[in-house]
Amino acid sequence: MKDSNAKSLNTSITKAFHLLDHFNSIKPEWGVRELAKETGANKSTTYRMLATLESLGVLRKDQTSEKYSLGLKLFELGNRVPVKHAFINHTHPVLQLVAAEITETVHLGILKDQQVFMLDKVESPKGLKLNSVIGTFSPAYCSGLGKVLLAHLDPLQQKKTLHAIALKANTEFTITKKAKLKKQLEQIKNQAYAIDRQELELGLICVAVPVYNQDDHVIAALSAAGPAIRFKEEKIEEYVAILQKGANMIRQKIGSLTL
Amino acid sequence: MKDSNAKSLNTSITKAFHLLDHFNSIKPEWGVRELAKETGANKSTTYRMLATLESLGVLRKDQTSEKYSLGLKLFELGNRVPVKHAFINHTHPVLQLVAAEITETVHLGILKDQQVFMLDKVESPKGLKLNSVIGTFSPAYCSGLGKVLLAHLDPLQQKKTLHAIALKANTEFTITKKAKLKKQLEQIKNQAYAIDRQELELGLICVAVPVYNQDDHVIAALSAAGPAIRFKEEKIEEYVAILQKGANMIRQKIGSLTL
DNA sequence: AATTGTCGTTTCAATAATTGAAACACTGTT
DNA sequence: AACAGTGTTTCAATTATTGAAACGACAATT
Repeated sequence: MKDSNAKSLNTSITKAFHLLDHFNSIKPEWGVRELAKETGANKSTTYRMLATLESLGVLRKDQTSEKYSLGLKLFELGNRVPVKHAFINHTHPVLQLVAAEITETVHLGILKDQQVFMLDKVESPKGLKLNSVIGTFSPAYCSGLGKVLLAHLDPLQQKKTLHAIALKANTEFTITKKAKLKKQLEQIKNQAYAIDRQELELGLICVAVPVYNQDDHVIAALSAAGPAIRFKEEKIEEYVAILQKGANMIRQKIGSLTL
Repeated sequence: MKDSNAKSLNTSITKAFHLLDHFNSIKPEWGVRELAKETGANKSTTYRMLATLESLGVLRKDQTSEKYSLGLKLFELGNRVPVKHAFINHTHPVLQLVAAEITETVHLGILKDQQVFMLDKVESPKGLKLNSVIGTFSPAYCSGLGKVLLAHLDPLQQKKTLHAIALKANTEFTITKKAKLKKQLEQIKNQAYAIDRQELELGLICVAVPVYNQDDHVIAALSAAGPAIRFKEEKIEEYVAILQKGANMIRQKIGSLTL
């Protein structure tokens, strides 16, 4: 049973984090009036909340422009989140090894609210970079990471998830039929890896494998992604092997951790 | 009788972040009653705030233990803090190079509220690790990073800072006389590097250099730290050269950025 | 020089949310 | 069966939040 019966949540705290959500890479700086306009909140309220958050170091205010941006307190708290110490700090060296061996960008992600949450990334040593950002969400049905994670959900949750998501076509290659997706997820579970051939972005190919813990639960997924031009079909088998080696190293390091 | 000088700050938001501050590496998990007891707040209030923060993903609640810990929302927001994209993402590869060359643990820090704030760290490939944690504060007067940063403050701010801090002896080598510290800071500014010989922790030695931006302002400091046993006196000159090379690489990458 | 348009900030009475002691429900222990 | 420890909910008293409007400060325009 979900909390359909709304508990008595603190409105100020909810509003404050709603404000913080608007500070992103697209618009990292906000003034009082523009943020109030964007959120639909009253400008007095917005002003006082921003002032409060600034006094806590959660926001910082530029001296000259008088605009706010996210502050060091959030960096501090973000680094204290257990997943950082318990997981990412251990997996990052593995990602580096895999990235060095495949010479493509490597990602580590988990499934969260029916989307892929990007936990870590090591960029390709080569020129072409991807615009993925750690700590962001992306759709699950059209990425290698997402399809691997969906494929290894237990049947009930997978059914729920597939029912809940909408398959929007990002490119001409995106899977938009649920029957087709479900069939492919079965195949992915059997072959133990997923391929995304330009389903999310044209020209972007990605291979992903599941990451198991020592209780044999899939707790994350590991992928290598690169431009279609140099991501040759005949190399995929080799990439999968390297990724699986990496996933095994992670498994050894993390024990029976769950996320 | 509140702070008559202070602006009217939102109490709920302030309380919420005060709660979050108690989730640290020493005690990452809290139940309702114990946290209420620790903070002195009412347990009903604490319960409702924790429930609110959980609903936002700021906290997560363990299913079995019913205890709260910091959640993915903070990881997400922490990764959006501008210093991450504008600075750390560029400096991290440099830290890796320096760490590989010196084969000791490398730190990047800034001065914040008269303390050193740890922005990034790359661990030594060797066995002995340090217990420093990214996103935490440490005293400035007894570390290499701190002394370099203090040394390059403009005279007025340096005077203010020296006046404000208390020189507590962490070891027998800690500088506890302000006159002596001030004299050493002058020397550090002249020689362009600082050495911490077991001033913060017995057996720990560290060398630090300033990081300039292209406007020739010191915006951070870079250090290498390791156990006294292998941190030979005759190698320090070599370490300083490697660190300065790293600092210069950072300077080239970041332009006229200020923090 | 006056005007208009921004911006952040403050005021103050009306309103709505927070508060906390006590009671409740639940679990495991004595 | 009684106890001690959780988390959770209740409800009237209290307090903080709210937002339209006014304010002051600055910049560009008339």
